[in-house]
Amino acid sequence: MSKFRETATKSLSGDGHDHGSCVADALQRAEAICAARGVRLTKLRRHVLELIWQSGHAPIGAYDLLRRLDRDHASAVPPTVYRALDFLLEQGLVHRIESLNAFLGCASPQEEHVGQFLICDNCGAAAEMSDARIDRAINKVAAELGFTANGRVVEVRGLCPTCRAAEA
Amino acid sequence: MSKFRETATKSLSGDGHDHGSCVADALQRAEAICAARGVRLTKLRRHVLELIWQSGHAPIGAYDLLRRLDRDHASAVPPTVYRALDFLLEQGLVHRIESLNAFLGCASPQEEHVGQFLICDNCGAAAEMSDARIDRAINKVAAELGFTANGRVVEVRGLCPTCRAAEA
DNA sequence: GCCAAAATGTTATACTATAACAATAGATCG
DNA sequence: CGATCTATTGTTATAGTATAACATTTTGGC
Repeated sequence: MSKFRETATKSLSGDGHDHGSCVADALQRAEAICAARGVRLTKLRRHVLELIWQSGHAPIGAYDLLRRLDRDHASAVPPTVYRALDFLLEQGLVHRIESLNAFLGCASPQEEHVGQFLICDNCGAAAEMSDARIDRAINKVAAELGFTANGRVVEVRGLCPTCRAAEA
Repeated sequence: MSKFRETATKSLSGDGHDHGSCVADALQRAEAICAARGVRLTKLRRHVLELIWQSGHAPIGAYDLLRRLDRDHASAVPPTVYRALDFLLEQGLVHRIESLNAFLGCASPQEEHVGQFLICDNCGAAAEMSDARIDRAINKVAAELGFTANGRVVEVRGLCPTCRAAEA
């Protein structure tokens, strides 16, 4: 398996990894984290998180989530999904991809972090990184300019190894 | 003047730089670039670019632009402003700030580049950088993962030196 | 002047997100 | 247990961002 996939996008079509257990693992981790923090991963929130993971490592939009949620949650409307997303974002269980207006399950929700993302323009999969060199470079430049950095958005668009190979 | 301002946001309120000439310079550069490329900086496009620069180095949204455009362009509707923005983006005369859904005049439109931005959450000003260390760090990591990077979004949120000082 | 291409006008609609208030379900404490 | 307080969810309405599709006008080259 390529390093790209291993790092973050185990779910590309044809990839053959067991995405079912991948989703199940993510949900189980979320349960444990919420229990430890004394916050409530309600049925609704859990369902939204599940749908995000079922998207297969590709960021998914709020209204796509809404359409899928509708199937067994008749009363779902935009605030329904946005409130669940707010909770999941607060708890660090999902990330928001700014350049796509879409959401992605967090690969390592245990540790506080801001994600850095590689997003394949062909297959839509996103790989989450947390590379110290990038953060260091950004912090250094900001500091040189006297800027106090709080949050950062790092989203790299391009082609994942699989799609690159397929194009050649 | 702080390095932050010198680099990119000469327009913060109270900053005292002559923003009028700053706008005029930007428009003149744009004229020259478009002439050299044989593309047309029409009255409408020029007007939108002017409004962007008049925003004072703070990214401005398409609908804010629309409201200002209305004043002397009665028929302005969303496609009016979005088409002008498409042109300006294509020509590299403005940047889109993904995390704000807003647009910012490009500080150095002569050279092809993807911007990196420091955005002050307090005053709204944005500083454009083009730091090779950040690009190198990103390219290195992407390459290690076999990912072919095309575009990148780097947007750092925080406090500019002036606002930081004012808070203390 | 005529033509083709580029730009703008116009109408409609899709997509993304939040405000505000009502109803319900869960936790807590007596 | 039951009252009560708070968190969560329901519900309606609306704000904000962006594009599709087709008509008309303007521009530049011949």
